[in-house]
Amino acid sequence: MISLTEENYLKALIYLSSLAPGIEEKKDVGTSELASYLKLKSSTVNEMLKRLKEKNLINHEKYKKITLTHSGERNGLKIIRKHRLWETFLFTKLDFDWIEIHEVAEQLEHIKSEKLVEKIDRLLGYPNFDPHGDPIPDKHGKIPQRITKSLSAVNKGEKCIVLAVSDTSKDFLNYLEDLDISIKTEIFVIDKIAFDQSIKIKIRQEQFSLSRKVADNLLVGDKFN
Amino acid sequence: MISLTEENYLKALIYLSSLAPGIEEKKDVGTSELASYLKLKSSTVNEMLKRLKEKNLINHEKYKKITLTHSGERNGLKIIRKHRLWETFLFTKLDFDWIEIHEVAEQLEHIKSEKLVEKIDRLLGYPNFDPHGDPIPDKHGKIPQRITKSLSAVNKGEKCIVLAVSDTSKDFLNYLEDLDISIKTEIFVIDKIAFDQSIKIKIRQEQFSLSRKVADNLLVGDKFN
DNA sequence: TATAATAGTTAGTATTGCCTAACAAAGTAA
DNA sequence: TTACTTTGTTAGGCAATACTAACTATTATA
Repeated sequence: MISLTEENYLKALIYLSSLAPGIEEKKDVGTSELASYLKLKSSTVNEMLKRLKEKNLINHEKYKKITLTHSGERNGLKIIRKHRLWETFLFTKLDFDWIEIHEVAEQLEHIKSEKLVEKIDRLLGYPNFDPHGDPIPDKHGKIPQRITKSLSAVNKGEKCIVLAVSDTSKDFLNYLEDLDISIKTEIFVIDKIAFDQSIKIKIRQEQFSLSRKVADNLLVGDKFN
Repeated sequence: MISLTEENYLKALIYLSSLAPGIEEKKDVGTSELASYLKLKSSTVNEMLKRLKEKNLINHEKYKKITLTHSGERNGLKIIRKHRLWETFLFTKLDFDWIEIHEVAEQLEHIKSEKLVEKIDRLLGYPNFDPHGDPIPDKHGKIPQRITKSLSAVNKGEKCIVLAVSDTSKDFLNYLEDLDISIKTEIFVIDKIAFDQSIKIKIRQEQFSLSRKVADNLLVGDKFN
């Protein structure tokens, strides 16, 4: 059994080694780095590292860097999955604010029940991204690719489907609602105006134009999932 | 701050002093009784009692019985409220089985977020009873009276409102759904048939009859809270 | 390369929450 | 009322998780 505290260490290790902003490929993590991220003393972390190694969740040799074992990675991703699913639940089902969801999800992520996670996942319609746009690992630990193609990058005469937004502000989301644009909406690009980089589109037989800023913040793909 | 363990002690004290089956009025609780209920040793409980007294959650004099202070009672009821709301959520929103809900709610009840509790309460439509029929304390700690009057007890020519059911089987609930009877449904009793003790009723201008068994399991009142 | 700065480790301490063993108080029954 | 039983308390330990202080290894820099 992995304790709540241990779970947080694993989560932190995954974050620092591969999820933190600006990380391209996996990097090894040191004791102090982990300690400062968790706001703990190195000595405390050091002791925990022994326990995690004991449990086969990490690889660690004296004075060397820390890496996760396969089991450690799998278990850490489970917590991240739960965290992001709960955030999505709080945001979409309970109308929590964007800012409040993290703290509560931080608690909910430790609830132990496979069934609960799957039920929540289903209730939410198996989302690929949480309200922050972070990818939600599936039950096998597979992480969906972050969507990077924005509507601005779609060529004239092509169609695409809205997959996510990069701006999650209420203002933007409300504006999209007014336009009746949401996840899965199909957009056809009629024209791209060079002058102000605005874009002329067709949605469900209706035509209108979007500013460059709006187009930038709409993340799209060829098909849904 | 009350720890998870302390919360469980408070919950146990409320249970043993007033909620356990067969308790008419509040009764004081002893160390061993509490220990055996929590499956702990008396010495362990004894130590915890000191901490709870320190925190002003219980009254306890050496070798005497334990009683909850106002604060202890309020805090304990909060946990019970959360537990029962989560059970209701799991059962009605996530389709968990009657048997599975307790264990998961046992974990969820310790999540600290006033807002979360209120949101869940609202999502559920402010229920008065959980799927087991146990009353859910409101946010001020007020416990709804268990409803004891069944439709069978309503006189000919009187009307009443459905407040709860005493049978929570899928079969029964599905049957009620077919009849379009649910919480808050107004029922007018047209006639009571002595022969088979069935009952003739009117709901929203429609007339039909219910068997004695069904009427027994419909708990009613004059008005909805 | 010598030394200073940074990173990592060890030892000793505290708190929470649990245990066993030994003992003291209260309740019960001969 | 004495003796037995049940109940409650104290003392001493242990594991998990955190701390400070002191020490050692590694890395970076003058």
